[in-house]
Amino acid sequence: MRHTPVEGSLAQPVIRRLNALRRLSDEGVASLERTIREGMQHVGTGEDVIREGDPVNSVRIILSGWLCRYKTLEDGRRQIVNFVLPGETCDAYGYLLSVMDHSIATLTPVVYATVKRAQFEALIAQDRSLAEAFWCETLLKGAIQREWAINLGRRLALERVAHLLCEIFERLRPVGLIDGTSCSLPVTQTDLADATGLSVVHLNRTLQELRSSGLILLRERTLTIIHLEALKSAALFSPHYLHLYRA
Amino acid sequence: MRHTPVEGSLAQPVIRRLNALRRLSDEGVASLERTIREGMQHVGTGEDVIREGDPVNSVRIILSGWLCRYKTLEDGRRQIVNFVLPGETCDAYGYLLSVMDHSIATLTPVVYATVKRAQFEALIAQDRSLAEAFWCETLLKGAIQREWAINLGRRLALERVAHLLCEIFERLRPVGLIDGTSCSLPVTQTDLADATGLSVVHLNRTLQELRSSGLILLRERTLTIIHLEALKSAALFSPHYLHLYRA
DNA sequence: CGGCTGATTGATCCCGGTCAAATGAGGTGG
DNA sequence: CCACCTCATTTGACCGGGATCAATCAGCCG
Repeated sequence: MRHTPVEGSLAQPVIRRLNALRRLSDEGVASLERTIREGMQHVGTGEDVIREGDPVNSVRIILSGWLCRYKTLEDGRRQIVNFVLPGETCDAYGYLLSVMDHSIATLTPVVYATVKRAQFEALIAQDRSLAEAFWCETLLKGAIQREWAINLGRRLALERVAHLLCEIFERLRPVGLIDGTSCSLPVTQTDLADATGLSVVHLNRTLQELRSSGLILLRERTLTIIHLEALKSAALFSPHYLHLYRA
Repeated sequence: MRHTPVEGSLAQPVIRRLNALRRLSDEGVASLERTIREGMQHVGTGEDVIREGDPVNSVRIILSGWLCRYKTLEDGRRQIVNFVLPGETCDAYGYLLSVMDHSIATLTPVVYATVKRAQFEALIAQDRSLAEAFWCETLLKGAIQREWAINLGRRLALERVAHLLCEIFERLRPVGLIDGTSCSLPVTQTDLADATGLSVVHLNRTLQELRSSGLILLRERTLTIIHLEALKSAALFSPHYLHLYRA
């Protein structure tokens, strides 16, 4: 018995995600689980967990629930620059830059572990596989961010939305959060619009187009991808940037 | 006498940029200069220095010249996802992800230093300030990438172009590459269009608008910002994301 | 001088934005 | 159980920012 089942299952997404990037040592996994168990927190929907300009003194490891990173312009225009999914971190190593340059808000109730900077540094100092896995996760975020640039800059509305759905699906896969051809998509259409740089109205029409062409189902916050290959092809999606296959 | 003047001046942008992120130790600076001196390379304009899918086995440190990171869609649409300016690296630590998820091309003749992975790891193992400075540089790139997302997703053409110009100006400042109110802008309008997600035609008209409203001059690859504050305000530019001031 | 690349202009079109209103789906309190 | 409120989704009508297509112009080089 390493720990109680409940806590073990909560740490699973993190371990699976990091393991997909770097093979973790058993000791690394154990101390990670221990650290997570000590810093568990809950937040409700629609809360900022951290805001642009805030100092960064800790790392958050998301155990369940969705968040988004966003920036707003003075006049209220908002862009979601990325989602934060279960098993991902809010800025491992982010303290190196001292200050947040964007905000992070919950889109659902969220369970996460807070790890103070000193604690985190001790954790990674003691296990190289953990340190590298967290770095890989940080680099992966950068790769995803670049893909978002081409999504926002060069894809048409239908391609954009399709691409976002493909990406989410493939990001949820390694953490075991897809169920056959379905996954949870616990966000409003306003959120999807802000993530794709579209207006809500047009996003809604685009979703309807995807539905009526038989590519997806989307009801009650559940996304079903009826024909994944067709959706990927409509999105001009190619998964290499997700670096899913460990070298 | 630490080294010859010529080589010393070439390494200056790198040292200035890293120093702006983390105070470098004297030994760190010395070994960085030594490493750079050993790996100098030259490339002409319009060459890919590395392509999507290529394995990553080394780090490139740009000493002079401009490059761009870009991705293309199957049908030829291209998005420049970022520029690489003098003093920046092509993916310090990039080898952790093994494979490039985008391509990097020169926009001008470029002088850079190649540092093999083992060499780079030795360099940072031996000096913590260097290791952290390179990590900060990597995180900073992520911050810039996020700002590009809001630029592409939520700003109008005029704001977008103005914002890009502000950003370039402020990124060149800490490496000493601005001269009063001017800096070099050695790229074609096609490049600027691909960076802002606009068509060349519309980019051209947008530049004319910026010129005719007296905000900028742009002739012979030299950008002069006539009224920086007005340009920033037209761009809704706020510089925090560049993390210019060391904590 | 011809050929090439990049900048500029003009005319037209359409993708996606904006505005406004209707519909639906919880949630709450009387 | 229903009236009411709020928030999300959907629909319709119209508009406009920026794309597209097609020339023309300006340097530059061999």
